Amino acid sequence: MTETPAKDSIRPRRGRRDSRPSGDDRERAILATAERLLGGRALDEISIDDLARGAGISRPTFYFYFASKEAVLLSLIDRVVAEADAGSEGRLEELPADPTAHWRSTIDAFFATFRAHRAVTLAAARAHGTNREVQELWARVMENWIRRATAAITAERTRGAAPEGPPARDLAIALTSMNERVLLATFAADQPSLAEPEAVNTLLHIWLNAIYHPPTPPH
Amino acid sequence: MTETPAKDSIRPRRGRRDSRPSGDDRERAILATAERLLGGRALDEISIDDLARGAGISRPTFYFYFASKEAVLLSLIDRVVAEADAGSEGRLEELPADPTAHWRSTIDAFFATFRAHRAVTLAAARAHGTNREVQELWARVMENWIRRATAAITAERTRGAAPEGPPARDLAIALTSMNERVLLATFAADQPSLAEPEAVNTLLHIWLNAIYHPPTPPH
DNA sequence: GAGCTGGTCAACACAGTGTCGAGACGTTTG
DNA sequence: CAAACGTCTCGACACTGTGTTGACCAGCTC
Repeated sequence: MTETPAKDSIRPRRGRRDSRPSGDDRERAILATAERLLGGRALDEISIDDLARGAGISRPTFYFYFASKEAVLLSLIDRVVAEADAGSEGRLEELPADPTAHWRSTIDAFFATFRAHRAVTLAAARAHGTNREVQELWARVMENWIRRATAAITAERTRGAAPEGPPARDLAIALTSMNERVLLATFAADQPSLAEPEAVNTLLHIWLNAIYHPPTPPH
Repeated sequence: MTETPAKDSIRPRRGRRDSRPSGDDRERAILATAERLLGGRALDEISIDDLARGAGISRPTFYFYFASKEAVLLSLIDRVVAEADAGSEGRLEELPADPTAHWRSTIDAFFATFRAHRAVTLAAARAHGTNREVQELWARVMENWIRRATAAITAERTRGAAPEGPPARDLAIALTSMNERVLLATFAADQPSLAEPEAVNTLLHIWLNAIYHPPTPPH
């Protein structure tokens, strides 16, 4: 086991085993089937046979394209992340003329990114506890948001618009974690959760107060 | 299937099938084994055979005591919740003389509750996505914290110490969600996470500012 | 037309779950 | 005290899902 082909392994592609040509359709069919089925049930309630049949192939053939169900989910997440990154290219980012608008658009973007692929997002969240690779990929995505928020907070502080307070990164981590959890609960329509419009407003209130008010205690 | 015995079903005990006497030790042995093993790996990496052997019984005998692995986890969570409720009986709660101290102690209590059974907490979080019963139980626990926070915020507002702003419950949900996510990341030592001392301080800052500052936007 | 490469699948080995039926052991009760 | 009953135990089975092996076909290349 654990053979090391070492040949043609320029890039460790998540999906197909090695070469390039067609049969690509099959791969896409598997991904499409997975995303479709994830709309209805969790990944562990979907068998590899379901995925294979959905793509019109047999179970062993599935393994020609993906090493496991989890690898399929990883591919799906990759695509979402890539789409999101592409979409956020054109973000303003450098316009703190109206800070409130800036932060609102950041939070909106966070929701928009994951709303476009709600099923994949929820599946990723579920797999987060189980699967190390999903964990790492998700961590990279969050790290991205955290870094942007940290930079923005720091910028506001050096500009004099925001007071000093807890380390910018600590603040960014806590606030982004909040966004993540609230978003997940909202998408899953969990018991104690906020519907989307209120969610964004409430989160925005918390972000603004956390960033723009000094840590002065109440009377 | 789904027979309804209706006899002796006064209380739907989570654990043993029906009667009362000893053999209790076995049940406790299973629970102890489960908590021990959860310290090292996730629930789906633990087989029923592991649980049974750990408790010194055979696999079929396990089913005499619990309907599934998940039922064991549920029992474990029940115990943590019961302990936590018992422990929070003596909480001050009615002393807003020093609001900062009040909120700090609330956040500390949140961490302390789950730190005592870190492994069970993490297992519960992992199972949250998969298992409906865990979901409901966890929701009840969170609802509890949310209700207390909502009441406290409302009290501070009517007392005039806190300004109006987003609905108290919305605020409580978002802030409690933040605590939950940050706590889980901290316990799991996830990638972007806060170590405990900073975590509590940062969370406290966010709570205080969210509650005691009006939603006035920055300049 | 021999040989390579991409693609396919029947059949197998295996791990884990849940159930059934046969008991052992202790306690009422006739 | 023996028969009947409830608790408790487990060997053996059926089933579901995963991952692998080995044979095979089609097309392309020299």
